Amino acid sequence: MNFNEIEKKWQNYWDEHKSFKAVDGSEKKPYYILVEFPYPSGSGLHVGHVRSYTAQDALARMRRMQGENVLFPMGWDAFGAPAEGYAIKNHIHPKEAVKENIKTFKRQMKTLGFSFDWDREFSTTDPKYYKWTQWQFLEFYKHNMAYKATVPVNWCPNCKTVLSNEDAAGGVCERCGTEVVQKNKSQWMLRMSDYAEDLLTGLDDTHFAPKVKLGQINWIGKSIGAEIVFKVDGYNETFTVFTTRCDTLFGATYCVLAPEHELVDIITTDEHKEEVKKYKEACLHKNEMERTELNKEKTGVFTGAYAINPVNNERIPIYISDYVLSSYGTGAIMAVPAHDERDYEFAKKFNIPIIQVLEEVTGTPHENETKKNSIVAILYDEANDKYLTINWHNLGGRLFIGGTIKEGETALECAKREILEETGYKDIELMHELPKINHHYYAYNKDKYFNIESTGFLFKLVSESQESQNLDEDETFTVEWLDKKVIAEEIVDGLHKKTFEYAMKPGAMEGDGIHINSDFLNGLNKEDAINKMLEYLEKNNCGKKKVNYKMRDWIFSRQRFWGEPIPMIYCESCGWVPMDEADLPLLLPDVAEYVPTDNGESPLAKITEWVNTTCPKCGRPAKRETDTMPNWAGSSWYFLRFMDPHNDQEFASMENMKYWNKVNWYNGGMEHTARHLLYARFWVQFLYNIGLVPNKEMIDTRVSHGMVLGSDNGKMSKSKGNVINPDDIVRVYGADTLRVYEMFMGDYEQDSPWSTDSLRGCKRFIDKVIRLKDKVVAKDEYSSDLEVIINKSIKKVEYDLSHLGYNTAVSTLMILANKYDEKENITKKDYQVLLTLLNPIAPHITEELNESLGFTPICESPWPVFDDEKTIDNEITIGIQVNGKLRGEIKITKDDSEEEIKNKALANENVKKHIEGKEIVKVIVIKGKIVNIVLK
RNA sequence: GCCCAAGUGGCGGAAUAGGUAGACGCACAGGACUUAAAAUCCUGCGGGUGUUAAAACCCGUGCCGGUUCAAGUCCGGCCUUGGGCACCA
Repeated sequence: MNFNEIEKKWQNYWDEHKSFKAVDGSEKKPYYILVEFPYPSGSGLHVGHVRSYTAQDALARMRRMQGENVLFPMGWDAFGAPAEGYAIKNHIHPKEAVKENIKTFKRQMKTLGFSFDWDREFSTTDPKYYKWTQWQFLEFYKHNMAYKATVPVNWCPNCKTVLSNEDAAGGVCERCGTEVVQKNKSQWMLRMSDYAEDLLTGLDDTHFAPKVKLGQINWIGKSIGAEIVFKVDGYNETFTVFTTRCDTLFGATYCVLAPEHELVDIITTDEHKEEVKKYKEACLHKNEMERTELNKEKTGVFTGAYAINPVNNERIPIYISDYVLSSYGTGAIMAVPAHDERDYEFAKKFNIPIIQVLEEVTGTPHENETKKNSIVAILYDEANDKYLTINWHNLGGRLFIGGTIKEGETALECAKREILEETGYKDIELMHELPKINHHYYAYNKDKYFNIESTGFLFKLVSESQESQNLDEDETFTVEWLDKKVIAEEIVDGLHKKTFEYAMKPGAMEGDGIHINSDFLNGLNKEDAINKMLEYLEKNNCGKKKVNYKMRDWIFSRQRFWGEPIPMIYCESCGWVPMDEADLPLLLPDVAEYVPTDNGESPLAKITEWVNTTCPKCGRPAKRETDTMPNWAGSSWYFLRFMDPHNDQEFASMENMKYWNKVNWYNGGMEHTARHLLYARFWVQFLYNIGLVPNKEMIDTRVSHGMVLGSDNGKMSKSKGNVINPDDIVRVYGADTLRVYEMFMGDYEQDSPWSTDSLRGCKRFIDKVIRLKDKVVAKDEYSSDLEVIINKSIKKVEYDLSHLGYNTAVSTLMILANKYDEKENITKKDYQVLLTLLNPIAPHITEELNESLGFTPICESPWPVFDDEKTIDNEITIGIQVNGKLRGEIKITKDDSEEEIKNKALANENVKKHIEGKEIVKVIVIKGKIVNIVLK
């Protein structure tokens, strides 16, 4: 019999015996393993699917054998753009294409022997399923969680269609290459931002991998700050800004409103009206991509209006700029160029004053310090890429030029003077004035403690023309030009080091320090200053503490045909009215044309007999919503449906959901760990809050897999010609070989390239397991000399299969098989345990071999139990180190005492050689691991 | 730019709590069996010094430093690659 026949035989057996049926309410311990259901694309199952399905399948099979009631379901996430695109092109109904694709996927999955409970299969496109997606939307609506809002969408003026962000990547339409514009459309929204905090704290109730949790946290993007109210000078208007740095309010030298801000048209003065109008129009033509484009130079215009800084009554100009987003915070900011990189860039461009209100502190403070102002000047020679340093040798090490500001002198004048005096260079040009630094130090020559405020300068050497130095007697130093790397190593003084850091990266100072130029905040650090400022703002009624989240409400409308129709009706007199629940599902009609309409509406809008209906409230003629739901909708709750897939009374019964409790183990791609997982958690939390699911978090553990890459280490794609079709592999090598290989190919969480050579190696392994049958002798016990390795292997495989260690599970079994192979004979029981351990990964051939020995099918047998006592070898070899270097090996038994091990180690010939004539400080014996002899 | 992950032989990768680095597999080389091929089996396989052969020794987990009896593993600083977010105030 060949492997294809064997595989078919066992696949039929499992089907007929419903071997993998999950039983609702069973006495056995429930365990729910979920793998993301696929989008059934036209290209069939990818070898990447095979990898993650095999992994979860192996876990499911093992846990069933361990006596658990495993729910391991499969279904189809079949709404969405690719099927619709295919339908448009080929003029067939997407549901036909989907039906075909599902058939292919299912056939392929069956040939791979995955132990899904096929009785629970469904597709998100089944009316019986999407009825409940629609029903749940109505629940969102009834609880005021769904609303209509006008939001900008990506619009291709050529295709006359709305594009998803993915289809509009790079600011051009993916299909025709036309520039995408922003167009406002009324869309259904879900109030997901209301759940931001719950979605954050809910993570504590899950066991997601840390990187998954982090993805969720970053996406939610919580930031704690303050809202501050600014009056507009000369108008009876105010606007509110959001800031995380209210402590820098004294450094606010201008404000910026988003171009869309409602106040813009009101406060713009006549002479700026034209410019503002032009700028706003230009912004409309940019989509989000362009507006947020990398390294884009700041743009903006002045409105002519001024705001009043509430803390010092300063008049500061109000600009508009697209670097302020209308969709985050309040759509308005106070700008503090000294301490915010973006504001700094903008202020430089528009020549707006920069006021430093926070300075970093270097050195150690001391009592009775003398205060003074000074400078640090760095001179840069561009031609040689070197910086001027002063080497004081043992008097003070290496520094830049420094000096104290004299009375009546500005810092800049002082810097120039010092350069001239100390080095003679006169032809220099200022590149940057750097942030001030607060420095504490002790001067040995004066025996005094100083606290200085130092201003840093970066100059460029224009020409080498030099006057003679003008030095004091005690100034005995040498002037040296050095490159950046040496300076980083040799300049150790805190102040000069910091100044050099600033010089290397001139711009805003965003770190912590002490406040200056800030009235009642002076001397405070960032944290204290924030608290004091909040106090002030609240007392004076011009601001308060505020938390903001990056996460926005969920835009829930798609102007597409192939999605769940949104069950809402618009009535001229009643407004938006939800459909009667009894009328669900609202079916997608059968039409011939799937192309969106010219005004960007869903193709559904063209089907007048479908659109026209009556208002459920007043009975007058009304129209249906023609937008459909996003692809994310159906996948936000499918795992609940698997718990009760045939229920036609509710989306899933509380009884079943309580029984299965949670998805214990959820595997999916890293690309879905942010959005899909967040949407699903939001959906569940909402259902929980209205009492429809038993837990606030219905997914306990989330793990993710790496991709299977082409053998060229690139993503598999038709154009590269590196695609491997699982069907071909199954035909030539068999499903078991493919499964073993995909488990063995590498770290499950890491991407791994395809290698047909390695696949052949796995085939050899399976052949070896088959050959081992010839060594089997009738005996119902383990061979005594194999007992330890068998017990070890059971333990290891069991651990690995439940900890994503699939590759090492396979290698453990290879080692075991190699061990068997060394022997003349093995017992039936030896062989059976190997087959059982391998069965989760290679289920067909192991069942077949197992049957040939006359055993009951593995899928109906228990998982072997290991004896921890018997996982320890009687005798092992350990290494002996002398001063941490390996110098020999000794054999020890498990009964050896520490003293005996020590003596054996010291008796080793080579070790003796190394310790000869030296004093032994101590001997470290780590039982079962190593001995280290430390010498003096 | 920010955040995250990774960097180990010719290759995929292993080392579960700091304890003999390179398990297991691939590729390669040599040999056995065979008329031959396939399959299978045996041997070798990080670099170097050394030796008839051994033994033994030195170097070695991206780079530089540190902690430790002991570092692929921990700490600090860099470099490179991959991924996510991206003007979020």
